[in-house]
Amino acid sequence: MAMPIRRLKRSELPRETVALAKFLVGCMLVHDFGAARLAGRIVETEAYLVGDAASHSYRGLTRRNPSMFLARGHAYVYISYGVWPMLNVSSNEAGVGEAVLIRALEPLAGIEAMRQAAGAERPFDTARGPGRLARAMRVTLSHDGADLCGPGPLFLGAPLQQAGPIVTATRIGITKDADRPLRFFERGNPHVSGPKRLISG
DNA sequence: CGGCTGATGATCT
DNA sequence: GATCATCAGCCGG
Repeated sequence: MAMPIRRLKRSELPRETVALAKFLVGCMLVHDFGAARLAGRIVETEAYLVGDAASHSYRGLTRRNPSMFLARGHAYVYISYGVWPMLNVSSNEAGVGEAVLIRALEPLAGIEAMRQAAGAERPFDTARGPGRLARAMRVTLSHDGADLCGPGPLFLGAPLQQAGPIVTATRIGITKDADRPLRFFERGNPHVSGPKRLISG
């Protein structure tokens, strides 16, 4: 029953940020949390780049963002609106402040535990949007800087099922550089976040 | 269903 | 003091 999930090696991750953001759609995010395994298939990501006014790294290194400058495959976790943890995967080379925000998952293991942790009533809402996703996966600020390609409990896994067509769209919830096509999601997947008019494509 | 609003507190200027 | 990479709840059609 417990489906084996192979850990992704750093060498398997594309070096370029947009390529990584697309690559991660279809990959697994896994958190072995106590006796339980929480896992889901990544269905939506966003890229945050150098020279991108919407990125936390736009003004360089600050107290909260050093994890954005780690080599690709590390967690950058910060608190949004004082409440919600946001999980990103650092990208590019060490010293370059770029990252991929994980915005939505299709839960595949520990589904009910994830739904309860997220406080979601409807199953499709469990990991729909980055705030609920982090709650569902029990990701907290303590994971900031963790190596998602290492031996730890929180890691990236190889796809179990190949991703369908990837739609490119604009990012959600930002005002600066809002028109750049840096959001990626699996077409038609009901776990993708955002208003319906933004998920057809 | 879509659109709007208030809560919320860490971070940055 | 301003700014949020959000969300739940409420309202109208």
